[in-house]
Amino acid sequence: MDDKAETRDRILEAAGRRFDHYGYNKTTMSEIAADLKMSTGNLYRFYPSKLDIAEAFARAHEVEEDAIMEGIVDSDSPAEVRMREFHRTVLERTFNMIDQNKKLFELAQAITQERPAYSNRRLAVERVYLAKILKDGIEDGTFAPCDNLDELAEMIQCATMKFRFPQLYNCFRIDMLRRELEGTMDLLYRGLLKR
Amino acid sequence: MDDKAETRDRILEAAGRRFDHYGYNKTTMSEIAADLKMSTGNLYRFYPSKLDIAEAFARAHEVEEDAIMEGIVDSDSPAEVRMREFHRTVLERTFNMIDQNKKLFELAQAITQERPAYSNRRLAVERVYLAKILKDGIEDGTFAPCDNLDELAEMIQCATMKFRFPQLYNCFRIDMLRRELEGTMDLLYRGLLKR
DNA sequence: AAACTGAACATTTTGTTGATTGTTCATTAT
DNA sequence: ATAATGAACAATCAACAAAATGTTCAGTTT
Repeated sequence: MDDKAETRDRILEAAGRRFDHYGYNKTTMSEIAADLKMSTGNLYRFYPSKLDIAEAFARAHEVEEDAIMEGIVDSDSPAEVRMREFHRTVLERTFNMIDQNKKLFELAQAITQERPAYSNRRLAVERVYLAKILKDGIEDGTFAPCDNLDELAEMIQCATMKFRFPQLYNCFRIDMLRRELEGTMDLLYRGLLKR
Repeated sequence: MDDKAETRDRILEAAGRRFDHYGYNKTTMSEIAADLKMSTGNLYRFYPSKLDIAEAFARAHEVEEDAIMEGIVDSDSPAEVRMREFHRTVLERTFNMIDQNKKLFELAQAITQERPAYSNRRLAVERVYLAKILKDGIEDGTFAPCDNLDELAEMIQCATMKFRFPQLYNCFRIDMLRRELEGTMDLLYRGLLKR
């Protein structure tokens, strides 16, 4: 049983190296198998499909991402600052990830295309972090009270969607995106209505 | 001279019919020419390229769209209501346009891909309408004062981007989008900070 | 001279074929 | 019995040829 888990890890490592260097599509099951000196067929005893290896690979990266997000959420800055920092970090990380390593973008696209449930779950996780910051801010009187934290977090996600997948909009200039994010956050904080 | 303008219109009509029925890519210059009983070469005396015909076609539709937007902006509802109505209308129109006539989506994509400046100009026009509503709302005391109307309009556009091109996000359920738009507008109005 | 044509050209798209790839499973090794 | 193999199968991809398309222009018509 523990042996199995170890082999799964080794497969993930080998596949990950290939995904990084050559991209998802250009990586073949037989190459992964060859790297591990095993047969293609044997891979399927550990993962039901190539896409599942990709998903497991993404999941392994999640741990790191979650740690970063958790670091921001649990830091001792005021909620107002943490909320901004959260969105800044998401923007910078996704932008850089895609900009400097087009190979990983390919993998991300394959997963979102073929496994939409996965992306939705990821967004749901983010919402938990957002809700945590919101809760803190409401308790210390920074944010206005609210009877449905999760819905509020959802709407914040809607309003910042542009900064989560900027490349979808032919938006490739990080400096413009930074300015727009700051402005959008200002607006979200302040609100349109007169006080 | 007036003759020329008339021929340009006839070309637009013929091309438009084909774009509607068969889509941009499946429409050929020789078909448009044949419909008008003229040669392919002659088309180029009136439009420099096929893409320019598509752009002119889109521009013809703009008139109708502008009229609708202007109708909302100039209506006598309170600014608060007009702002919401504006975004609702944009969402419903783009969603339906794409949903019921996939052919026009193809055309829209070709234009945004090959003529990014065109889309930016279109967004700029929308911003003018948004700024108008904002100005009214600020003057009558509904919206908070603001020293840069255009920038504020730009940020509102950022925050509502998701509802302008929902299909980019694998978002095909209009009922969910409606709910999210209402929630996002609520958030934009109210703001996060405690009053 | 101005309006128009349609053949010519370069570029894209389409169709087709053979090779490659993901996946399965009967068989072998341990 | 369990673990692993690699040949076999169907689906996908890649590469090339053929066809179609956008665009131009020398030449014709008006």
